Amino acid sequence: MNFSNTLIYWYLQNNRELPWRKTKDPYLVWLSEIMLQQTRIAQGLSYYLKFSEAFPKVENLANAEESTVLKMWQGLGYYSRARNLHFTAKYITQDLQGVFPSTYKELLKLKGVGDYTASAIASICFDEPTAVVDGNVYRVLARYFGIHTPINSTKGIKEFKALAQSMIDVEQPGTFNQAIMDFGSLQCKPQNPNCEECPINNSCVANEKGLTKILPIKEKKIKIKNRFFNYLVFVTEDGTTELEERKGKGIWQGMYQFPLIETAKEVAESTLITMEAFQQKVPSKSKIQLYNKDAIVHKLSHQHLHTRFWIIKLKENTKATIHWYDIEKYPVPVLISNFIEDFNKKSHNFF
DNA sequence: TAATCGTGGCG
DNA sequence: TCGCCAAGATT
Repeated sequence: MNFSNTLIYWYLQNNRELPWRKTKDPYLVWLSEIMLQQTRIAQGLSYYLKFSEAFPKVENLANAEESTVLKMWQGLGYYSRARNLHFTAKYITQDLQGVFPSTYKELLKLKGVGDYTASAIASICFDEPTAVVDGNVYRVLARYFGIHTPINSTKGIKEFKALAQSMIDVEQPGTFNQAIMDFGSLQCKPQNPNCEECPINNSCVANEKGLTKILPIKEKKIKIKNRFFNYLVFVTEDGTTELEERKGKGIWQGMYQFPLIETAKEVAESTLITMEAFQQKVPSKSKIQLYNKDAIVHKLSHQHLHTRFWIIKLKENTKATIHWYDIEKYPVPVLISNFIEDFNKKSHNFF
């Protein structure tokens, strides 16, 4: 049996039962694919269930507020996915009369839909033989064929896409695509692949030559930037505080946070209070207290955020804009939501 | 084109 | 503890 048929046979016996596999509704398949970009199924599953229940049709999603969508997306990361998801839902509802594009070429035009996602939807929902190439596919193909081309190079991206396309089962492209991904995820895993019981181990180059540990090859290591965040957490006697929305480019667009002063390195209180940005944001005679002496290091894929929270007690009869009991309505990054949870337990120390 | 965009699990 | 990696896309 050849490569493709073997994978499909393996898949029929070993596939995972997942809610988005019970439908060919392109809206639900699209929703699942966007959520699972660079995201493990275990992490994305509960979000899919929540979204598909709240928004069973694309028009339901289109009619929601963007902040609502971001709030529901909170904790899943890569928040531009949520904004693009909402934008595209509105576009399909308003400009395409609610009819989902049905070809790879048309799907690719949607915001947030790239080569992988267009191929997945086209093959799964419309039986178009377009091969998906995700992290699993790179690994399976690199090992099976013994390919050393870096998977994140321009050459590698083209090479692996063409190879996957040449292997696809044109009669059941959706099944093939999901088969090779599940196979990569469960059998041909990054670490400790189960080569002993693999149905294609006798024709796998990496298995034959002992290359499973080095394939696939990925070049370039990312540089991590260190940043130093000082969040100003205002507290008042009437239980209000301040939040601001992150705008412009960079991390966490559209998410909310406490007023922020970023510094080049960790600063002492004496330095912080002399800064112009501080004096601009904080009324004079406010009491300031450092919440965490040791900076919380929040790690993103390209940045380490060394974060300290400063509790700013405003003087009597002053008011901030947001009540603490409303704060949970705002979409916030995990760093902020973790702080809020911790602060709620200890806040009595600061009043 | 290479850099950037989150969060969490694993060995 | 730390680097790797996960159903990638965008600019």
